[in-house]
Amino acid sequence: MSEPRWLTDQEAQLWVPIISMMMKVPAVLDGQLQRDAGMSHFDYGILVRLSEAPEQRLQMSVLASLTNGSLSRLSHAVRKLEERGWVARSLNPADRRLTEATLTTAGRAKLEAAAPGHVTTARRLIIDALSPAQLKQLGRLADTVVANLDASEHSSPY
Amino acid sequence: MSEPRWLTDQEAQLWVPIISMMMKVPAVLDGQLQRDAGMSHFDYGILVRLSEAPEQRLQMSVLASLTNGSLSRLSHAVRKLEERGWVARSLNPADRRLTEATLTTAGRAKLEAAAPGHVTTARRLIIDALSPAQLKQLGRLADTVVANLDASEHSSPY
DNA sequence: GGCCATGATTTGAATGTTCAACTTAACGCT
DNA sequence: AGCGTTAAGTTGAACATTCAAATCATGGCC
Repeated sequence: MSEPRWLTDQEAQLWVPIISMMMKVPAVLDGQLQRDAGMSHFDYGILVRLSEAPEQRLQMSVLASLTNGSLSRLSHAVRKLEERGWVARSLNPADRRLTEATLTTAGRAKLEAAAPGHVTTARRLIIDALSPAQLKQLGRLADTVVANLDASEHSSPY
Repeated sequence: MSEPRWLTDQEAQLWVPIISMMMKVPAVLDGQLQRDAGMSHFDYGILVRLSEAPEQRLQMSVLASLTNGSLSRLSHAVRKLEERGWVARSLNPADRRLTEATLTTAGRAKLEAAAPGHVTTARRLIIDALSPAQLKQLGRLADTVVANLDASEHSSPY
């Protein structure tokens, strides 16, 4: 890699808070859930996605992409959640390569217990920290960034 | 915690990409640096901050807050960087409780070698993925979020 | 000056994450 | 049917991160 297009002063000044936000917000969300519910933000995301799925059941690789994690990370995390009785795993009988995770009754109860604290933190950090218009802006910008990221992962211009 | 103010549908729909962005972007930056330079994004941040400091030297706790990490995390990371010869640590003679980290010549060289790939990735993920106006918007929103976060950490409304 | 509280940093153990290797199952080809 | 290929998921080992406890220096107070 030879000389890239370096950041302008202005770009560099914008970059710093953007990265700070991306490092700090997840850290705070993690801390709150860890303290108050004994689970990570990633674990919480797993439970949420399962709770929203038809029959509270999702295939591991689908769940991995919904939670923005690697399959390996998910597999380890789900094993722990299973040990705690919040999730169960079973093989799909039609194609026994596929593993499906389901939310147990205890898992749903745990999620419902953890949700209020998480929502409160989400409001405090972001949602209520911005005006409705700003929140919409941030959401749209995030959409753009995520879409571009997914696109550029596989068809990168190099 | 009783019933909080739940997210509206619209808020929930905005929340998802916001969190996805915050989980994915650092993961990609980490991956690129790990592959191409054998260091984490956090390590890279340490080297950058040191390189910008007067005399390339910063006190550990100052460096910790500049890099958005805990002192413990920083201490472990700097030990590894020191083992690799990119950073050196010394006690401040005036107050020997304070440790100062400096960038070595080898560390500066390593940073200069890693920078082009990182900048290219930063452009691809965010900076060139948005229009200049959008980038400015995102930077300002991030500023607001980070400022609010710092403020609400210590004087939370509960 | 000795003592105690405080602050900065480090350390070690427990826990979480990544990476590459392994297992298992289905599919297509002959 | 047998074989090789591909895909899904798991596993173990290496590495990173967190958390609480330990270390060590300073400053204030008697």
